[in-house]
Amino acid sequence: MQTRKTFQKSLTLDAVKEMPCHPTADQVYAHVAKKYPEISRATIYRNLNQLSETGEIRRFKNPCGADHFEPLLTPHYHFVCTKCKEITNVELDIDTKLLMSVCQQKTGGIVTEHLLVFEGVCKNCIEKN
Amino acid sequence: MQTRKTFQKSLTLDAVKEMPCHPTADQVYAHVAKKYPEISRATIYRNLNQLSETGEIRRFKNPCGADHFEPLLTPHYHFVCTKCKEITNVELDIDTKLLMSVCQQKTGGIVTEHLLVFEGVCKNCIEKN
DNA sequence: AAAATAAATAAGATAAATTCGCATTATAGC
DNA sequence: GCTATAATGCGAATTTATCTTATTTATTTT
Repeated sequence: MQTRKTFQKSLTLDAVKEMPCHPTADQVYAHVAKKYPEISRATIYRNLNQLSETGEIRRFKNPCGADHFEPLLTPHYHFVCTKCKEITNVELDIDTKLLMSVCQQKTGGIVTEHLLVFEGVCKNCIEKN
Repeated sequence: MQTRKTFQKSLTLDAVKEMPCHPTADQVYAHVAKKYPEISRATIYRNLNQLSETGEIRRFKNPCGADHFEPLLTPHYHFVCTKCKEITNVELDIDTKLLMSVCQQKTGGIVTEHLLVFEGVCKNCIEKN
């Protein structure tokens, strides 16, 4: 199946690039709908799915809520605050390729992705108490 | 809030221990409901939440679908097949305490949990093609 | 052991996040 | 420009999980 360039898809991609921090699909929708209220939520979802499949954006599968999306950045991991749900990027120097290949050997499968997420309470939320 | 021992809670805990592989809340419900059809889905969900909070069972936040539950085993990680959704345990020797403390230093927060999941195609699904 | 208390339950409503079905529209190749 | 089919819009449907409320039950107090 070939993909086509559409106005709505560009709006979706631009929104992810413009938006400061890890928007959810619904936040992307709200952002785009401000200027183009006639856009459909399903279109945003479909485009976010497609764009992350083609590698134009990155999907963060959030264990603490809805999935988030981000533009392509240098490789990093995420820290999710369980209080305020804020997501922070964390750069870590880990040989995940090695881990993936160990997992592959042990299971006999093909490992294509991995997800490493940290959870806890963020600086802001600690200071509030 | 103190927790109380109830018949339904025991059924929930026993189900997780009996069931072979990483049941979801709904699968636990179905399992228990076979013998006790009058049990409520909400009760199963509540008990699974409580039991994993008190540490009697472990919750696996599945990035590829509903959360799964498992009895307490030796520490391990998970490999999820994106085709058949099957979950395989993988034992890996990683110093995650170190990673968590690095994350803590970089973010200034308190890291209490971490999640490491591998995704791909399992042995069975490869052989089917 | 009976009464007081607070946790837990059943049942269904509700919520959040996302996808589906389908008629219609728009894009890209010829 | 015509044609095939990808993409859209809209609302319904799904999935996963929690909330509400009256009622029941387990523990604590007397």
